[in-house]
Amino acid sequence: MSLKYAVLAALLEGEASGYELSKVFDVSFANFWASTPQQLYRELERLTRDGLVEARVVRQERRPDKRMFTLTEAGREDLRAFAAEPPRRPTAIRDELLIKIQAMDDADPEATRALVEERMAWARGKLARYARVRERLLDGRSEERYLREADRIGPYLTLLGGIAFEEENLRWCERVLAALRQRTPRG
Amino acid sequence: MSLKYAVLAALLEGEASGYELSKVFDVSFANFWASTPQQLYRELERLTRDGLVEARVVRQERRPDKRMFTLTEAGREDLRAFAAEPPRRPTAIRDELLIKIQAMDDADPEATRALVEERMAWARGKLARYARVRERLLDGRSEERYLREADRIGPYLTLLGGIAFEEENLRWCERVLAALRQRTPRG
DNA sequence: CTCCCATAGTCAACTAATTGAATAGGTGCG
DNA sequence: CGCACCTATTCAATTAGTTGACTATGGGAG
Repeated sequence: MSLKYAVLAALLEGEASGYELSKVFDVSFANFWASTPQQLYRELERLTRDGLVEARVVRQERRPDKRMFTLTEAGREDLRAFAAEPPRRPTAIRDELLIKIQAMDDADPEATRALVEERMAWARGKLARYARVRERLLDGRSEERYLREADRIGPYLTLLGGIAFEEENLRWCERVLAALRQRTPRG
Repeated sequence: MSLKYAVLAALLEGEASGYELSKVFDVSFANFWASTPQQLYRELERLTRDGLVEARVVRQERRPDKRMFTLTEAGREDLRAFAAEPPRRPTAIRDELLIKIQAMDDADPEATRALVEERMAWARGKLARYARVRERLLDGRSEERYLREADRIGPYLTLLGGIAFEEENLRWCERVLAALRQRTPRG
């Protein structure tokens, strides 16, 4: 699967530990490739075995040891080849809330409303985190300047995708709430 | 997993064969729960065994026999309970193109451009199919009237979500193309 | 007349993902 | 002082998902 390439792409930003990668996959990468720490550690194992990344153990004073991973030239090459060919599989989404919305009836509109509100809170939290990541990337520069001058614009573009996605999500939630209100004007 | 509930939700629309379900999961459901025909057939097997759906064999003249599946009362009840509780797992997205964008460098902007164009064509195709599904659902009524009067509005709301998602996708692609153009003005 | 596509599935082998717990020191809060 | 949370992983068991081929029949294109 392409978790492999997602990990390699994350390591383009520089050396990282499994733990750090799991943070990245929880924030910016979450938006296009979901995965758990366990998956990452397994994948890193495999990538090391295949010579696409290199690990070095860093001994720490007040914390557990960690392994820091770096891309090898072979890993960089493999990723480059991947990035140039068309996707093999179409975008897959798994969103439980949408199943619930699909299945809802007029029996319990309050429950549905609560679920949608929860999603909105979650989306707002994500947008706040994305905003921080964006500030860090831009580092004072304007977007226009960044896109012209930055070394690599990929991370910024995927971040914009994440932001747009969550904003759209929020707008959709508003519409759902409006539709629910129309049905049960006195809830 | 909730493929189970996705299938039950699909059967709320009425009796269907595995084959028909696989069509539904290729168009409207694709937008929030991806799955292949093989998965569906296995899931239907399981649901039948657990008494949540019922199957009847329909013999056909000029086609292979098929099994038509219906929700049982137990299945309906199970789905109802599912629809009222909060999602267990966060939304998961798997989008290879975004990995490629994340990883892209300035070495081959033409390749990236081609991938984005491909995605746009795909999104436009999806929007066209969604528009047809929408027409069929509305069946001449205005959206407002539909949302007030229709028996179940869930399928319409998830469809709106799919449409909004693809439109946003298209806008994002435009932005990516613009950024690429800025970097290589004479491509 | 042949080949491909649509219908309507099934089977087997494999790979990937999820769940839940375990390890182990440090830090912060009341 | 105890509990929860952060760092930083690892393990085992189970479940889910993917890939590719196989069975059948009919219809339409060339």
